[in-house]
Amino acid sequence: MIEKLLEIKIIEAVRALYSTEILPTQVQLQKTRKDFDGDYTIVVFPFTKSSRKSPETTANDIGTYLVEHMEQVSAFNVIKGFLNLVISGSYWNGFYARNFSNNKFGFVPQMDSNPFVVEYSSPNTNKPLHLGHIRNNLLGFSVARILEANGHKVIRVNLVNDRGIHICKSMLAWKRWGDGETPSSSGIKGDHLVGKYYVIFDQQYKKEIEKLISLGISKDEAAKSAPLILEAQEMLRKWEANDDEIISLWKLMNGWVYEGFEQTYQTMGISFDKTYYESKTYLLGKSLVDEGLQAGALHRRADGSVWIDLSSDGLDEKLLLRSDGTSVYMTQDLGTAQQRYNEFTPEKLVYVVGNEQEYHFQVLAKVFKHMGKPWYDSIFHLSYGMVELPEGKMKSREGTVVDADDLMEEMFRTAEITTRELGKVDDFSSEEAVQLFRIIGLGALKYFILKVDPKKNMLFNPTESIDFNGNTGPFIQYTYARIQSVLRNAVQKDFLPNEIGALQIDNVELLPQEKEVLRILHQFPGIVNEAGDSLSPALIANYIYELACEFNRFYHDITILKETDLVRRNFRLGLCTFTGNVIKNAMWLLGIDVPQRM
RNA sequence: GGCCUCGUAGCUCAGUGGAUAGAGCAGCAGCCUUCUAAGCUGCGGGUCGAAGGUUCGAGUCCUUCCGGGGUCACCA
Repeated sequence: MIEKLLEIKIIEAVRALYSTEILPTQVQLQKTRKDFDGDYTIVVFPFTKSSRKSPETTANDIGTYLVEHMEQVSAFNVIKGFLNLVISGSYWNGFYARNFSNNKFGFVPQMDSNPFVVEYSSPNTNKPLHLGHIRNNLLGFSVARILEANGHKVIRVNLVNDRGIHICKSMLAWKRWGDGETPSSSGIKGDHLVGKYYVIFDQQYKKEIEKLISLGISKDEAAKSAPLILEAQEMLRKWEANDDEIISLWKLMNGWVYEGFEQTYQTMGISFDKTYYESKTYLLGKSLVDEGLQAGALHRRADGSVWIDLSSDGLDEKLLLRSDGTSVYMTQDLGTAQQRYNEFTPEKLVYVVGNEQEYHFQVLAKVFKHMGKPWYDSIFHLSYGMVELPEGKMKSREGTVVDADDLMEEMFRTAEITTRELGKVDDFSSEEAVQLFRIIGLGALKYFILKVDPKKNMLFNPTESIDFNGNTGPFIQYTYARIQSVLRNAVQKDFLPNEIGALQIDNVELLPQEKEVLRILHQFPGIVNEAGDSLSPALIANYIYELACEFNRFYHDITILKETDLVRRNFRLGLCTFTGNVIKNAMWLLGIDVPQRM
């Protein structure tokens, strides 16, 4: 890595010139901005204390030293306190020759270490997936790939919330008003069908509440005493008591939902290595609670409920077991975390969960800390922002939820219309065309969501959010397709790939457009690394956009196939291969496919 | 109310304490006889929410204030 080498040499220069030791963190190395000459820029202000000279003189001293002591640095210039270094042509040539055809460029081989367990999706089985889940799924899946590209082993896990009062609500409504309706009898996708009855429950429940209020009962009281909610609670008790009839209804309806989910995941192009079900894990936390009680980390109140006092960590007291002995959400998560730890001894337990649960995960880690589990700090909450609609937060009861299946279908339709309008698929078979619409539609959606910093809330306007021009997935896919087209034409003209591979670019002065593309390609490994450290697909997305922009400029300004100088022509073809590889791999990190033609 | 978080162009978003704050969309004006025009080039558009402070240097760090969001359940 040239950056690392520069850092070492700069420290060495300061030592030699001013007899001062500086730390690597004091070396501020950055890419030279476009409007100046050079490849890397060093900010010399921090060194002026050592040199006791003006920034300009200091920069000149160090620049001279580097040119003399590093073959890779061929020249420098100084503007104000900035030392711009020019990296030699032979370095760039070498970099190009070594990597242009390496289709693993930027990816670290898998290391032999403990895995990262990444949990994402975590749906409830009472309603279909929506826009919020889409962000969650895309983030989790992409982060998993980014970690793998950094050499980590990754286990992708899903934790399905398949039990609880909300599930019983759907079951009850179906039992009462469903008239035996099934996915096959109605043609409704299983998760949507169950979701339909969840909504029906809510409507009927509201009616009952209103009726009770009109009889003079208070709102709170009405909500608690409506017959439907009482019946749902009774159903939950029966479920916990393993009542045959309830269990088989539960199995039937959940089965429909899983089929529906599977279809959605498949369309979205995401998958898991392992799926956990809360119905199987919800009791796991209880033995941990016993353990904690015995160790004195937890305490039991007079009513039988169990609590942990986290005031020493600046948090509150937190309930871990209800007075009736049943477990709460936190208890379950304690259990599943311990289970995963036992199963995988992970390097990190990553939870892709919305930022509304930040407090929950702080507590989760602290509880383990208090219970003397040294691995508590391997719990990492990848907290992402909410997806908001123009009218505000999505509310399922108000019908403002953007459904995942609907949205993807809409994307495919839009992709088809746009693509047909542009006449892009006139010579495609209908299968090829459908395939392309899906690639483009999903590419647009995924890129739109992943390019935003995960931490931040984002706004999604269904009618105008997704464009196919500018900083979008299709723009990048288009750039890739153009590259493939050039390469196909090259083969057709007998500009053979092995000929491309054999030639290098020694003694050829690069054009600015060529150099700029090469420079951006050079950054890719560093970007992958940074994205891995910060678990941020957005860094990858922004990088690809920059690369695609620069390549399009090159493509527009400079001829490739008509270049008569063989060395130049082959170098440009190699640059196409190189850029194509990086775009494809970077898009793969986002879980986005690229088409050969579009 | 306590704690957390966000506030950058009309809109959506970038911007490891460094140079003149950038993209896309929207608007306007150009570029297809040429490797795919889902592209390229140019123009206009900013009190980086406000005020202080730290620093050679602040959109970025600290304090206060204003505004939005989240959270503080024997819900998940």
